[in-house]
Amino acid sequence: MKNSILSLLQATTLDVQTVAKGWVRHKRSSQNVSFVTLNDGSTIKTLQIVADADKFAEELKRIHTGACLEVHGKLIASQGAGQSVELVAEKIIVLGEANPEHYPLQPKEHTLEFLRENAHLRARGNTFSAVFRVRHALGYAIHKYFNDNGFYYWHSPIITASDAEGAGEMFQVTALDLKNLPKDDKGNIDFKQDFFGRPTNLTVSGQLEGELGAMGLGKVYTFGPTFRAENSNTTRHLAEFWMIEPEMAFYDIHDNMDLVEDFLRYLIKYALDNCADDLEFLDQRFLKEESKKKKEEQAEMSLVEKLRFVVENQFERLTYTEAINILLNSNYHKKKKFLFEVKWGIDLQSEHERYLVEKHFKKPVILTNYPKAIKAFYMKQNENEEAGKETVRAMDVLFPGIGEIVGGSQREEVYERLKARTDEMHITEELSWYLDTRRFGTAPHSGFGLGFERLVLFVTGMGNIRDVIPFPRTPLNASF
RNA sequence: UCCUCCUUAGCUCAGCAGGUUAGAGCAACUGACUGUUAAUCAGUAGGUCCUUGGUUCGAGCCCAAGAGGGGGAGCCA
Repeated sequence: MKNSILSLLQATTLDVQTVAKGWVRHKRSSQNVSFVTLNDGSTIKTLQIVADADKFAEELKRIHTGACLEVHGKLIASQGAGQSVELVAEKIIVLGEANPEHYPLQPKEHTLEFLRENAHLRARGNTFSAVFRVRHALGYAIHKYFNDNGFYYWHSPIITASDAEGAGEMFQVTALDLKNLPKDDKGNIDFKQDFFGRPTNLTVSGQLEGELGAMGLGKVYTFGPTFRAENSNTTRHLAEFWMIEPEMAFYDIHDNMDLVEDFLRYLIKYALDNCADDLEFLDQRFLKEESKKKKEEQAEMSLVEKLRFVVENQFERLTYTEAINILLNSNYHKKKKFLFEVKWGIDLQSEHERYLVEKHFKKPVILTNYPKAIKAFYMKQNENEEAGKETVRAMDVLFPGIGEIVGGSQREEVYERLKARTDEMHITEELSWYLDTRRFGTAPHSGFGLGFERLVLFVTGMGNIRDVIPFPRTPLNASF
């Protein structure tokens, strides 16, 4: 009774009674017999049900794409081409009809935009079920990798009173009655009367709390939802996304790079080894999408080829300064094809990153040692540098087609130096608990943040981040 | 938030220079067909042409504002 369609399709003993349950993908009828393909999410493949037209006349009238069936019958070697086994129905129970007058999905290709507007039903299609199976596999592989490598799963808070990290606009969390806000003597909102007695927000990063974990447990990682209230409308931003943030005591920036590279290659290999059917399907979809593009914009490799390439080749590692020099010496720069000026000190624009990754190196790139001025306060400062050219041990991993997939750094562990930065930003008091890690038993340490959906985007070859999370949250969109 | 493109049947799209009954494929429905593979064939039904206002004798088409969506940019993961 617990047969999945995956297990039925792999069955070695045939001509036995069995039961299959699933949703109808398609029905084809001829005079004497109807064929119904059934899918239950256990695989991208479908099981063909063979139903006698007279015997199941009533049931067949109620069976349309999207209906849910329980079919009892005999599993036999298929008489037709296209599948190895099929189920000859002896009893069909229609568990749920899907009235075709109202059910939006049809046995045809829909646009991703249409499916996005029907996100409550899109797990029932090939593309999205494949994407979500791969998403699951990657999520599992993340836990497996860290567990196998001595990391502890560390839960940083979702609700936080800290807004010091500066990672982006925050969603406020309050239990106050917004129609009747309490005010203090000065007429400001009196947060002392709020649930936590102070203003609170949804987390934009678990990093600072992750560091606290690393300073006792050694190696930890967080993997949880993260929230940014930015008005971002792009194919690679979400207001609610999942982030993986490992934090390791005694790791310097080079250990950090070794880890992130090994980690990413492991995850991609895991997907190749465990999601072959889904990736093959997604690859066909990917190639179809690519063929619509102009010749010069088409990808040079198929999806699976691209994934294998990343697994088999080392990432390119270089410093920010080296990257700037490559950009300055490029034909793109000489022909003035860059919209934004290239010079030491700028924050690299998308076009610059894309040039480095997609045109120059044609592989993933790890950039390090960014100018201090454009990076976060907690990053470790390099020693003995020319004034005005100070750099920090930051590390960004850039992927083709995705851009920044990982941002990380070695952390500043010297109390005086870190405090100098928090003083500049007037956050020393607020972050006293964070600074305490440097006051008591400080240690060199490093970490990074991986955007989970960006990884899923890369592995599945999808083009829009809204299509790799079941229920995307973006500006003006919180349906379902 | 900025730039740009788009919105016509349940879905994907066409619609000639603004001209009278707005089309196709798929889906649905009816029927035909020796087990099909996005089956095939014949027929039927299905539309506030995103909304509002304007120009015009006349608007799916032109103009303006608004709404929704795509792509690019910024912010970043």
